[in-house]
Amino acid sequence: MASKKYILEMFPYPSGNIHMGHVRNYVIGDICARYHKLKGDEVIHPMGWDAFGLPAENAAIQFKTHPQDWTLKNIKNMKDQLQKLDLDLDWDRELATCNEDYYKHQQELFIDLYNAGLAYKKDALVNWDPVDQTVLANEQVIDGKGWRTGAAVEKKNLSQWFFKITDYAEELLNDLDNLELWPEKVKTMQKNWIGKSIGAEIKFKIIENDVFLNVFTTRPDTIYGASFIAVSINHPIVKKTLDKKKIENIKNKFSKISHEKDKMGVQIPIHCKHPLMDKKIPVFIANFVLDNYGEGAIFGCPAHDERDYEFAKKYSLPIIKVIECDDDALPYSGDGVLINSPLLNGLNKDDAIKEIIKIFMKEKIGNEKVNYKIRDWGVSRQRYWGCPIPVIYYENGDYRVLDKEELPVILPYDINLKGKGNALINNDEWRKIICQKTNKIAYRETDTLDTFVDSSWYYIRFLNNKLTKPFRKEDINKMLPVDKYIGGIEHAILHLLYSRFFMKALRDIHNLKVNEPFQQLFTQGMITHKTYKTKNEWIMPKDVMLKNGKLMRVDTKEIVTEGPSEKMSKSKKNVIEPGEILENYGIDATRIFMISDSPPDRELEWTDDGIQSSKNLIHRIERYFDQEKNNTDEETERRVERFISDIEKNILAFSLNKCVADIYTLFNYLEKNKIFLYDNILSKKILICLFPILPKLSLSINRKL
RNA sequence: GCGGACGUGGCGGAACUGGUAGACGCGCAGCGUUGAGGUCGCUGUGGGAUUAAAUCCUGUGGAAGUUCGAGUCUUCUCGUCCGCACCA
Repeated sequence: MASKKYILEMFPYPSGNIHMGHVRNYVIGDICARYHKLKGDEVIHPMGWDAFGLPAENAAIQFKTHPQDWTLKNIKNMKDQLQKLDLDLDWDRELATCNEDYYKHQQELFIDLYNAGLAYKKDALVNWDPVDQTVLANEQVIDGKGWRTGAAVEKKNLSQWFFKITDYAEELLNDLDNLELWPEKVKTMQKNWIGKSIGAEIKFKIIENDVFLNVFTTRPDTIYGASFIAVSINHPIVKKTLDKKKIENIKNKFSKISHEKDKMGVQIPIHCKHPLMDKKIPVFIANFVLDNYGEGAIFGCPAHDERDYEFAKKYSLPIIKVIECDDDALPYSGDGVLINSPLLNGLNKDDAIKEIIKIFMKEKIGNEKVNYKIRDWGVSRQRYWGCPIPVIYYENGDYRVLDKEELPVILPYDINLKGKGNALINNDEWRKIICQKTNKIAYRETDTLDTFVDSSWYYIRFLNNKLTKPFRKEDINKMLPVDKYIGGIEHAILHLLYSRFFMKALRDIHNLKVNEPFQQLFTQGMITHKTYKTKNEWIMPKDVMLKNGKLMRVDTKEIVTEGPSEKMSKSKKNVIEPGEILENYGIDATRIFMISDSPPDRELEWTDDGIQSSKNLIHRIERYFDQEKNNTDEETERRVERFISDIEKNILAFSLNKCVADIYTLFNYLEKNKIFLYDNILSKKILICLFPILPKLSLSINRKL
């Protein structure tokens, strides 16, 4: 039964050269695609280039070239390299995100999102990468550091464009359950990132000025144990209460804390009224309250929360037990019977939560609330080499999102990249325009879109890369979702979450029938290699030789120590160049080694023995088909039939290492029993099975027979 | 701390719904071909007992359980890797 199969590997960033990770990725996908083509399926197997992004700008400055020239040259080079891998790709679908013919459609999608209320501009405290001189999305900040530069991220208040991914938080979370062919690990990571929690929002009245302070909690049942309120240093109430200098002082104090988890707080001169009791509660600025979660404010219940407990101990605040437990069990955050809580006494935790929310609603002091960790996706980047955002600003500060008829906004080629920051700001020739609608002077938006926007819909553009609009509805409904998407796990949150959001947003805007972009996700493992080091530096494996049982450096004869197998990386120099391997071992051996040894989703250790034995297998198969034909028997037929079904089963299950074992098993049997098939019909069957894995070998033998 | 994955020879890894554990490969050992090496061919290779064969014992991190039967199922426990982490 023929059907459509959309096989996709994550498209590469054109950094200059293909590396072994690409080779593994694309060989896995290629085997899949070739298999389905053999089965008569309508296969889409495209390739393109994730071509915008900062490395091009940095390289342009370093090598005195232009980001576009550098990128296009790299694309050409890498395309040559890819074509040497015998990949069956639909090159007529090729696209590069830096081409006008791609990004102009993206500008249209931006307008769609804007019109649907899913793109908006706001002042926000954003993550600023001081090295790359640009804003980063929350997803791009890892351990407080920029994902590319590793530089400590600063907080900056800037006016920025956002995509309203939070509108889809619930659906993005729920639909994970339907993605049965995604790795559990990736789904869990997305689940955690979305971070849904159910609780209550409570309004605390500030006694001094009759304003209300909103607080989010998952434990409203412990409200009678509240003995302080704590807010983040960036909470609006702080600005209203303290002057700038004092705020700066506190910020400084907080930043000087030695242990990250130590608690520190400063009481401010306001108090809240307890919503259910006649009680004054002090308000603190506390270092452990996050400004980007919930309301940026909490009520502290020291008896039943570890952090609140620690804080209360340090500042001698009352610890009021409201859930029955031993005193030495404090802080106790488990379930139990409510005490010291007039309206809740005797209830357990869950019932108390339900009851107290009812009371809050009745008294109009709070309500049930679902809170998500995920924030809206900040897409503005203060960089030149990206998709221009189709927006103009008037001299009075107003802005207008352009109409589709006014597109494209073309990124200017002439640019001076020498200064710091975004070069577009200084390019008045491009920036300053006369607004077609108002005839007023206007300035173009100089921020460009995050490159993750580019990669959020490229799988859609592949369906028809020549269309004068971004896509055709029928194509999407017919060809999406992608059946098998293969790539590295490093995109578990970023790219894969953004793409899911994009698909859903476009579905709602254009009334599409597709909910998810990628039906099956397969995350391939890294390639590792032993590391080698002389006294002072890492050296490449090819510069190491073994002499008298000792490892030494080929040119200087220095003693070399061998380290454990680690992910191939330029810094540790434990890389193997695909070009050299292809030259020395050939495409067939390279392909088969990529899938030998380890299952494709696990690490693959590169070894010289491994690639050599792959080469030996290729020679062995060639030699086998040189032998003169003799008689076969039924057992041989059975063996070949089993081989066929095993290969099919294992390709479909991505158990490609088992395919290699199947090949060995078959040839072991044939050679051991001296059964030579030559041009027997069974040979054809075997060669067809070998074709997806070893296309070149299979074809060349077939020609000979 | 929370969550996920996993634990099988010297190594990478097989074992479909419980049914001969270790397929297949690497490595290693012996022999042969070649004779500089690599390639190539044959044999052996979980551990232990036995001169050897036959044979026996033991064996999937550990402990207990279900079962005629457990690498596989259940409970507990130990360990490794990964992700998130002051998330109220």
